[in-house]
Amino acid sequence: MGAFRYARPAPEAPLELVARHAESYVRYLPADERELAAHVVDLPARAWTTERRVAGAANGRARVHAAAAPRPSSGWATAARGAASAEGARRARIEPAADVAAAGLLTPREADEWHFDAPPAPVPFGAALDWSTAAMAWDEPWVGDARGPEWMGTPIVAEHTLLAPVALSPRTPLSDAATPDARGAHLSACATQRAGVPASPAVAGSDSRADACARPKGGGAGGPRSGEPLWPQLPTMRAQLDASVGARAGAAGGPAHATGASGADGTRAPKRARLALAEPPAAPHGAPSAAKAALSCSVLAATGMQRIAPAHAEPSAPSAPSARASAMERTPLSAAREVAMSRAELDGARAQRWPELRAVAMQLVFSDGTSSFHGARPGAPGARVAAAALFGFGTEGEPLHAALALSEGAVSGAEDVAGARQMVVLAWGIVRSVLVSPTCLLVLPNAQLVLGALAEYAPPASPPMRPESSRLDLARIRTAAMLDPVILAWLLEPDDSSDNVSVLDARHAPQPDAAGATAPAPGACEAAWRLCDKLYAALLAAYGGERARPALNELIAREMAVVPTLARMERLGLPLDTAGLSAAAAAVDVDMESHAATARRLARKPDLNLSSPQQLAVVLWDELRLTRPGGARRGAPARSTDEPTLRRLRDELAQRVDAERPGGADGADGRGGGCAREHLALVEAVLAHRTVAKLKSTYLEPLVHLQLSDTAHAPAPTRHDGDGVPFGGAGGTRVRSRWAHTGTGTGRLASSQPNVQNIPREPYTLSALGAGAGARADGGAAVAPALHVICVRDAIVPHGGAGALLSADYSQLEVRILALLSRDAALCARLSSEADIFRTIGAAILGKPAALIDDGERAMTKKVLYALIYGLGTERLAAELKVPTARAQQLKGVLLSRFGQLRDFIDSCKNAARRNGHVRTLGGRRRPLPAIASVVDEERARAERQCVNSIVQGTAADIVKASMVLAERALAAAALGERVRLIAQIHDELLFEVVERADVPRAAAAVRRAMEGVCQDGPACLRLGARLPVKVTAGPSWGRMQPVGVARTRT
DNA sequence: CTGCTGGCTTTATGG
DNA sequence: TCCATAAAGCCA
Ligand SMILES: [Mn+2]
Ligand SMILES: [Mn+2]
Repeated sequence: MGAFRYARPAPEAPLELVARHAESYVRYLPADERELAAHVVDLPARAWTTERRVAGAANGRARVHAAAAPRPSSGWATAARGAASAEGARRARIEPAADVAAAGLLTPREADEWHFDAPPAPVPFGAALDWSTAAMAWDEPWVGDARGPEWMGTPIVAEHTLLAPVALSPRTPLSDAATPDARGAHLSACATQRAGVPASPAVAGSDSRADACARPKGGGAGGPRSGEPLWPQLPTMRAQLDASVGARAGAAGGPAHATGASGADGTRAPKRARLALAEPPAAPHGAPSAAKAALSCSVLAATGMQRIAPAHAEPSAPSAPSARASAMERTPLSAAREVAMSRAELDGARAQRWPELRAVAMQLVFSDGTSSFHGARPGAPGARVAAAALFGFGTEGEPLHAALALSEGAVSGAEDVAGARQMVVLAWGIVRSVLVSPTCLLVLPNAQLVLGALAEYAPPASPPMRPESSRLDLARIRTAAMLDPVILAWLLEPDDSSDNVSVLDARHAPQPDAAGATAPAPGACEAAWRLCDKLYAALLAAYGGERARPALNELIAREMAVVPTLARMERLGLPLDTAGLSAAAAAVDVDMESHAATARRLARKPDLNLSSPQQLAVVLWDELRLTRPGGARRGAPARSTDEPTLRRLRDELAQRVDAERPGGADGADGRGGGCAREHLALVEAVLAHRTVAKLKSTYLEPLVHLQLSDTAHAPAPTRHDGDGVPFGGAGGTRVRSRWAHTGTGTGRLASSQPNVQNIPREPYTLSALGAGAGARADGGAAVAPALHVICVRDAIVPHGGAGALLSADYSQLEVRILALLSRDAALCARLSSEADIFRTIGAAILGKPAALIDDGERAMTKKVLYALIYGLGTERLAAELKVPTARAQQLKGVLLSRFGQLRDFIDSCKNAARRNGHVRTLGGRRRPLPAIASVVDEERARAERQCVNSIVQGTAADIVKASMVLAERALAAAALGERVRLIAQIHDELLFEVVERADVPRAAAAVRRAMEGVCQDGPACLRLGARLPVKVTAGPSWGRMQPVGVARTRT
C-alpha cells in the first residue's frame, strides 16, 4: 500500500543561477557550443517549456501535488534530487548519503557503503581509439574477430568433427537426393576452422578446449575417432544409475558429488569416462564396440513409453482433421510404443553401454502432444513435459533415434510403477547430461523454451536421489556446444517473425514434413538436425563464406549464451506488490469514471465512448466544430485526435479563455468564453481519461490478472528456484513475462505478456479523485482519497523486507556507439565531460545554461537528437519544436555540421547498405534491407533511415546482451549468483532483484564493472576500446531508485 | 445473434 | 518521411 504513497521532492529551482547567467549565458557555454547557440539564441524558450509539458505531463502534475503527499513509510529515503543543475548534480552525489544517514534509514554500515562519490577521474571518451582506422570496414569481407572470453567465444562446433563419416539412417529418408551431403557436412566441416584464427589467451589457456580443438584436425573428414570417449562423467547421473540399477559403484566413481566434473568454471578438463547404463560398469577405453552402436537404438527404446492422450481431447479446429490426427498419431510416444521392448529385452538392453554421443538433436513433447505447448507461455498451466525425442550421432555406427519417457504415464515398457519410475529417472539423467555436456553438440530447437520447461521439471523421487538434487540448474547450462535452429533462422532473416521450426522447415528444408509440424515425430529430430545443418550452411554463405566461419561461430555462441539467461528470467519473473496494485487499480477506476462522466456531460452525449477515436473526432471536429490546431501538423490524418493534437487544441482553447476573461463580453463570435471554457474542460477530461485508461487496461489490470493466474496454476516461481534461494513476491506473487530472443529485426529483446519494457516511468497524479463531487457521489469516499499518486513501477518490489532492486543503465548508449563507430572527435569530446550530453546539447539548442535545462527539456532534447540522427525530416522537426520550417532547417544543418564525422558515418552506412543490400552490427549480426534498392522513393528512404538505426541499435543490443551474460557471471564469481538475480532487461538497462539489501554495494560493483567493461575486455569483436558509463541505482521498488556510487577510494 | 479476425488508432517504453 | 517494440480498444 505504501508503495503508492510517497513524495517526490520538488526539483531545485536554481534561481541564483538564473540571475547570474540570464544576461550572458552564451559566455558560459563551452567554446564549441557558442557557434551553435548563436544560431538559435532567439529561439523562444517558451516553445520548449510548453513542449516540456507534452513530454512530461504526468510528472508535472505529480510535482504539484507532491508536497501534500505523505512521506514514504518504508525504510528508504527518497533521495531523488532534481539534479537539474551542474551544482545540483554535484551536490546530489554527496548529499543523499548524508540525508539517508541522518534520517537513520540505513544502518551505519550501509550509509558508509552507499556513498555517492563521483565516478573516477574522467578519461577522455574514446581516448584508446585507433583514430586512423574506421570501426566498420564496410567494403572488406566480414571476418569479424572470433576471439572472446572462454564462455562465449569458443567456436561452438569446432570440436565436433565426427559427424561427417556417419551416414544417416535410411529409415527416415527425409533427405533430398539432390543434396550431396546428407550427413551434416556443414556442421562438421568446421573442423578446420581453427586454422588461421589467432587463439585467444583465454581459449588457449583452457585445457579441455585446447585439447578438444587440437585433436581431430588431421583427420578432417576421415573416419571416426577411435580415441577416448568424450562423454563426461556426470556425478549425479552416475549416482542415479547406480541407485536405479543397483549396480555396485564403479571403482573410479567415488561419492556422487565429489568429482564436480560439470563445474561452472570450465577451467578444469572434464573427467572423461564412459557412461554406462548399468553393468558392466565403465569398460576400459577403446574397447571394441561393434555391438554398441547397433544396440543404441534399442537401448533407447527400452526407456520407451505408451501413448498418452492429449490434454485437450480434440483438435477443435474442423480444418484438416485427418492431417492433424495423423500428426498426433505419429508422436514419438506412439513411435516408441512400436519399438517398445519386453521386460526381458529391456533387461538385456540395459546391460549394454551407451554410445559415445557426439551430437544430438533433441525435442520435447509436452503433455498436449506438441513440442511448443501452443505458444509457450512460461509456466503455462498444465504444460508438463511428457517425453523427449532424440536423434544423434555416436562416435561410430548408425545414428540413433530415441524416445525418452519423462513422465511415468508415458512409459509402456515396464510392468510396474517402480519400473516405470526407474526408466523415467534414467531418461532424465540422459537428457540432463546431454544438456550440460560441453563436448556433445546439441541441436535444440526452441532452446529457451526447452530449458525453461526442463528447469521446471522434477523427476520422480528415486532414493537415495531426491528430486530437488537432480533438477536442472540453468546457471550451469553450457551453451558453447548448443545450436538452436530457430535462432539461426532469425540470424539469417531477422525480420521474419516465424519462430516455429515447422515453418522454417517448410522454407529451408527440401521436404517439408507436414506431419512433423510441432510434434517430434520419429523423424522430427532428424529433420531438426538437417534443418540446422541447412540453416548453418545458408548462414555461412550469407555471412561471407568460409573465412567468416570463426566469427560466425562466435556470433552464434554469443547469441546462444543469452538463452539460459532468458530462460531464467522467464522462470523467475518479477516480484509484485499485489495489494498496492489492487488498490491502485481501484483508485484509477474511480478517477477514470469521473473523467468519462465529465466528458460526456460537456459533450452532451451520454453515450459517448471516449475510447473510440472515431466518436471523439465526430464530437470535436463535427458537432463542436472546433478548428484543428495549427502548426502544420505532420502527415497525420486530418481527423486525428492523438495527444499532440489535443494538447495543442487545449493550449489554444486556454489562450482564448484567458483572452476573453478581461473583456468579459462573451458571445462576440456567437460562441462565448463560457463555451471555450467548456471545450477546454472537455479536452482536458479526454486527455486525462486517455492516460488513466491506459494505466488501468494496459498495466494495472494485466499485472493483477497475469500474476493471479500464474500463482493459481504454477507454484514453481514461489518455490525454491532450484538453488535453494527463495524468490517470492510480496505475498509470494510474481509475474512472468515472456522474453523474445528472436522477436526484433535489430537484435533487441522484446518482452510480452506482460511487456515489462514499457511500464510507465513517471508517477501519475489522479486529478479527478477528491477534487469533484463526482467521486464522492458514487461512493468514492470509501476509496482512500489520499491514494492519488500512481506509479506502476512501485508495484515491482523485491521479495521480503530485506531485499532491494538494483538497476544498471548505460548512459547515452547509442550516442556513445555512434561516436565510437564514426570516430567523431567533437562528439567524443562532449561525451568525455561529466555533464549530461542531453543537457549540454539541449542548452546549446535552447540557448540557455545547461544548468537550467529541466527534466522535460532534457527528454525533449534526447528525443530530438536521436530523431535527427536517425533522419527526422525538417517538417516534423519544425512541428515538434513548434518553430518555423526555416528555423528547423537551420537548426538541423547546424547540428549535423557540428558533428561532421557523424554525418559522414551516416552517409557511409547508407552507401554500404546500398552496395550490400544489408547492414551489419559491430557484433556481426546482419539485417537484410532489400528495400534500400527499391524504386519507390518512400520505401527506399525508409530503408535508408532504417539502416543507420539498425546498425546503432543493433550494436547496442549486441553490447547489452553480452553484458547480461557477463554480469551474471560476475555475480556468480562474487558468490552472489543465487542472491542477486537478473529479472528484466530494458534495452540498455539491467534490473536485478537482490535478496539481501546488504549485498547491494557488492552487487553494484560487480555489475557495473562487468557492464562498463564490455567493450574493453568482453568479446573481441565488441572491443571499441572505451568504457561505457553505467548509472547504477537501487531502491525498495522500481519506482523509487536512488543512485549507488562507485567504490570509494579510501584516503 | 455470437464470436473471431485483421486493420487502424492510440499510447506506453527504450535509444 | 526518426528507429525499435507491445498492447488495448474500436470497427467492419
Ligand atoms: Mn540509458
Ligand atoms: Mn534506460
